[in-house]
Amino acid sequence: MAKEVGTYYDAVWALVREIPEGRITTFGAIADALALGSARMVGWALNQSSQAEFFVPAHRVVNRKGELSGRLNFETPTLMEERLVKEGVPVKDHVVVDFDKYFWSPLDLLHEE
DNA sequence: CCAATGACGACTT
DNA sequence: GAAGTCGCCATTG
Repeated sequence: MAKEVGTYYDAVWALVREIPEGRITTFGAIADALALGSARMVGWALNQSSQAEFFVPAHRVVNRKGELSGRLNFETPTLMEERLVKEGVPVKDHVVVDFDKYFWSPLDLLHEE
């Protein structure tokens, strides 16, 4: 059961959890904000997010193109897209519409201070 | 221990 | 501007 996960995963989960509803961010933005590892590590962390004790809105994290790259990794391949649409983020062909418009940067948290 | 892969991204041709 | 190549860092074979 090894709940003891790396601090890196925990940081990613915490950050993703801070993503406002109806907003999305990218792997690169998270990796850049954490200044750790790389975009691939973020994806890996989200993949392990299923073992997180709290809910991680991983569906709000997409790649640089706005594609729902990890939709196949969810419980169901359509869960990610349905959740985004449900929260007000239009998705077309597994790609977020107006991606740049709904994009939310984790650095924005620091900006609020 | 070496090789391949992965929810990616930026650079080069 | 599209396609190809390399880099990132960790997990798995």
